[in-house]
Order: sequence, then C-alpha cells, then structure tokens
Amino acid sequence: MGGTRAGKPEPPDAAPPARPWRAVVGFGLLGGVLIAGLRALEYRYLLLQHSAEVYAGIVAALFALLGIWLGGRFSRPRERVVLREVAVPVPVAATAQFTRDEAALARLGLTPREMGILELIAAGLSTREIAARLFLSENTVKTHTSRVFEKLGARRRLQAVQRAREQRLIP
Amino acid sequence: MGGTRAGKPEPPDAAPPARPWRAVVGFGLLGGVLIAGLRALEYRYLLLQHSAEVYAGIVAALFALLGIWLGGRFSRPRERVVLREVAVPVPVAATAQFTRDEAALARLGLTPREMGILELIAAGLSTREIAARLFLSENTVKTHTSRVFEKLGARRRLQAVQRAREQRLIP
DNA sequence: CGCGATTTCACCCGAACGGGTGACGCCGGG
DNA sequence: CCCGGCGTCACCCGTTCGGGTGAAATCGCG
Repeated sequence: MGGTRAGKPEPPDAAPPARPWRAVVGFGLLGGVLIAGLRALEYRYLLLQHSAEVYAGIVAALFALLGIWLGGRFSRPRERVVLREVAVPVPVAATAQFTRDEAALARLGLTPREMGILELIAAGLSTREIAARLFLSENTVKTHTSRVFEKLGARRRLQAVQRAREQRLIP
Repeated sequence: MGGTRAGKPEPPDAAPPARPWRAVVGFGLLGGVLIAGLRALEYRYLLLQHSAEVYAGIVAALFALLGIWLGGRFSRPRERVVLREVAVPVPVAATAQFTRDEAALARLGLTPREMGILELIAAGLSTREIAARLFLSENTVKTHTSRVFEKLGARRRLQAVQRAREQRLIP
C-alpha cells in the first residue's frame, strides 16, 4: 500500500506536494547569475560584433532547456492509470463438493464428536467459541482437542488441521 | 493502496506516443521568428541603450516559459498500475497448481516478509520454529505475525490462515 | 448386568500466543 | 535532507493452548 498501512479505506493518493516556490526562487537566482556572467563576459572581451544575437541565442537556449527541465519537473503528475489484469484461476468446478475419506477416519479412530471439534478448529474458532457453539464447557472442548491431537500426531491446532487436510478429513 | 504496489518485473510500457520532433521543429521555428522579430524591433526603434540586457531578459523569460510549457507537455505521464483480478476458468485440473492472487495481496498490503511468515504459519510451524528456520528472533516473528493478523483482520493463527486461503493467498 | 468406549467436566501448570509500546538501522522517494 | 515504509529486536502483560490427571455420566453390546 502506498501510504499508511492497514487502512483499508484508502482514497487515491493525493497529488504530490512538490514545492514550486523553491524552484522558482532558484530559477530566478540562476537567471541573475547567468545574466551577470554573460554581461561580465561581454564587457571583458568585447569581441563580439553582433553579440546581441549570439547572446540572446545562448540565453534563449539555456533558458529553454532550463524551462523544459522545470516543466518536466513540476508539471502536475498527469498520471496515467494502467489497468493490469492478473489471472486468478478459478476451477470450473469451484463447487467441487468435498467427500471425506472415511477409511482414513476409521484408521485414525476419530470419534464423531472429535471430528466435529476438528472441523470447528479448522474453521478458526477458539476453544471458547467452540464451547459456546456446542454448549459445552471449555474443559470438555480442550479434552477433545487433546485427543484429536494425539490421534493426528499433532502438537498444535494448525498442525492438526494440516494433517487432517492432507488425510482428506476436511476440505 | 496507492495501487502501485505492482510487481517488480515491470517492463514499463513503451514511452508515450507523442511526437517530439514535431514540437522540436515548431520550437525551433518559433525561436527563429522570435529572434527575427526582436531584431526587427531593435532595428526599427533603436531606442534602447542597454537593449542587450533587456533583450536577453525578454528572450530568456519567453523561452523559459516556452520550455516550461514544453516540459509539461512531454513529461511522461507517470503511470499508476491498478491490478484487477480476472477470473479465468480453468479445466477441472485436479492438480491445478496454485497461483497467488496478486491483486488480493496488493489490496491487503502484505509485504513479502509477512507473506513468507504467513506461509510458514499456514504450514503449521510454531513461532519458535519459524524463527529458527528464518534465523530470526522470536520477537521478530511475533511482530510480523501481529502485522499479518491486523492486515488480515484475524485474531488467531488459524483465522489468519483461513482468511488467507479464501483470499487465494495460499493454497 | 458388566465392561469398554464415549462424552462430559474439573483443576493445575508451563509453554505458547496475542497485543501493545518503543527503538534502531536501512533504504527509497519527494 | 527528511520522511515513511520495512525489517529487525526487546520487554511486558494477559490470555489461550497443550498436557497431565482424575472422575463422573451415558451408552452400546455381549
């Protein structure tokens, strides 16, 4: 994200702040110096017959270049929005309904209750939330989760979910 | 989101089409006309004693303005890349290898580091294990996970994984 | 009926996690 | 040059989790 983190409601970035005046001042100064320099040159080596034209030409060229640079610098952003599409493959059968591997379930010896708990764990619910949803005490839920863990050989909820997923017990 | 989160591999689209030479030619012509005009003026009304300075000043100013205008004209508009996800149906492909939804990633503003941490979390690793694998301090890992949580709006590791999965950030 | 499996609950303790704050170095852009 | 984003790390505090033990109630089945 461009600006602040975490903010979801992010209005398009405002125009860049760039300080024109600073450049304008520098611009003026530079111009003065240039003119002074040229004048000094002119007075020191009065060698140009038609100095005026050459003089003007040089000044014009220099200032034109300077101007171009400045213009490029301060022309308001003029941003061009480029739409880039990223392909996000969505399986035709996105709704491919999941079927539990009953064999694996039997092999692991997970009871129905434990299976239910496991599903809720996989759904990201905390022990407390599971207890609330199933009208159980938190202790009970913890007991079940412990059993699930040992049957799945997991030491953490996430491991359990991962194991269960690769055993096709949950989608 | 500053949209610009874009990928690094950015082959910037070719430069804007605008034809510079036309402007350059016009620029030159205009310059010539201007100088000619000023010269005529000078010859016609030989009224300026120190015409050179004034002359130069005028030319400088005019050309500077011209330059600014030109610069603004040709400054390449900076591009703002907006990612858009487009659903591309893919054949049943059971082994459909996973591709991350970069748009979602940009939208959420997850940094590469955070994404890496998220992947390891999803793999079921504990904070300590992640720290060990990435040669980081546990505190650092915790900081990253915290950020991941707030960006994903999750309060638990499992919730984060679940969110990430449904946003197609991880398989 | 008795036995084993299942489900329910309690308590305790140490480890892990979540949340907050502060700080430092680096880098890239205005 | 200064600012902001990023990555790194520390410390603290409260909560949750994981693990262990124990113990009821319930139920299916022989």
